Amino acid sequence: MRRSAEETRRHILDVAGDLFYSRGVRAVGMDLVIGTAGVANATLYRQFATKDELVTAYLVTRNEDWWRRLREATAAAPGPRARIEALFALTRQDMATPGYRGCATLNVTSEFPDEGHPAHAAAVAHKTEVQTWLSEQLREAGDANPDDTAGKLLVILDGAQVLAAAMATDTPGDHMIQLAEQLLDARLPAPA
Amino acid sequence: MRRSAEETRRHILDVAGDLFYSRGVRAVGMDLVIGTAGVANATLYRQFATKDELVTAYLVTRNEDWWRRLREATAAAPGPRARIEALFALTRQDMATPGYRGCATLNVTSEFPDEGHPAHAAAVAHKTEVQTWLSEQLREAGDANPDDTAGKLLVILDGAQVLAAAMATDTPGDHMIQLAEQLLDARLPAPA
DNA sequence: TTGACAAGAGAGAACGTTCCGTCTCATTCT
DNA sequence: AGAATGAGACGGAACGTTCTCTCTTGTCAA
Repeated sequence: MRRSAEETRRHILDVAGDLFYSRGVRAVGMDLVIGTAGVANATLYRQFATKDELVTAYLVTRNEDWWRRLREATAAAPGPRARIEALFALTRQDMATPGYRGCATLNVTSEFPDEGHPAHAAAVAHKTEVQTWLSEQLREAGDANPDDTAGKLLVILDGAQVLAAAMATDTPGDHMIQLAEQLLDARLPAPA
Repeated sequence: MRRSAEETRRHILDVAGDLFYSRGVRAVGMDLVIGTAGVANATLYRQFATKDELVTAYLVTRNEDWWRRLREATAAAPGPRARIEALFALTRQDMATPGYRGCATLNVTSEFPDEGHPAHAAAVAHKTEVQTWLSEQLREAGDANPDDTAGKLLVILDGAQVLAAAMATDTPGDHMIQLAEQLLDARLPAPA
């Protein structure tokens, strides 16, 4: 079968992403990616010069996908609080999906603690963007201290994800929703 | 220099533990452990038959140490709520330590997602024990639904740890303390 | 007190495997 | 014709692990 270069790249990225996410990046060798993708060795290396590059691309595209999914999930939300709630609902839904292994971004920071690693940098950048997004929504919703609340929401969000992945349960998801709602109630003024 | 077998074992475990924790388990090879410990190859393998065994021993002893530290930190606590607060204070303190890399247990579950792996099992067991401990304290403190509160406290605790490690900040520590206090205030009856 | 002995430590070679990455070459599609 | 692909050999390094061999040390019988 013949694919365009772009299709090939995307296909490899999909396959590699699934493997990296489910088994862990370091546990997956390039040979496995190549074999699973059904692609020639040289084909992969033409698209991604090194494994680090592939890993970074995996995280970046995954985060892009996540933003797209968030945009869709928040499209119908009437206001900032509803958008935040949509984010949590989306995460809650992910956690109930079989094969859930937590936040890919956090897993990468755990596997690549070296701050100089490009994948680590991409992970940190993503988390920062999410926090900024939360803070903006909170400000718009009338929070007097949006940065503080955003940080706390992120603690709740990530804590539930890690726990759900580690314990293979989704009860942390329920706890997450309740904690977030409680925090929003305490911080946000009642809608007019 | 000559050491007893027990001393050697402990020494290897200390060295391996530092390396595993700071760089990640999979990123550290046995040669590095052997070299850093200044020990002969055969000496290590006489104490730990495989790397998996070493990793599992690392996690188990680390968790034992953690319980010991918790016991010390809670020794002077006048009641169950103070004991819980001591746990959070201890974690808060760890997070401010240079070289902090998050919860070793969670890092292991992230690096070894395979549920059959003994280190993974040890990690899950530890998290379960902590949750049970929290639940017991809460029940003693008069919480009407201690399991639920314990689950939420764990979400807060682990979320802050992961975030602090990923972002190399300790502000999640402050958020953690505040969230925990707020939750305890809401759940626990005022002391008589 | 001496001396033999077992246990364990040290040094390091070597094994087979896996890893990442390079390369060649025939084939296939446009 | 030309560019990209599949198949796969290949190299060098790192991996986990086994092995041999020497040397030190503590123990215990003679």
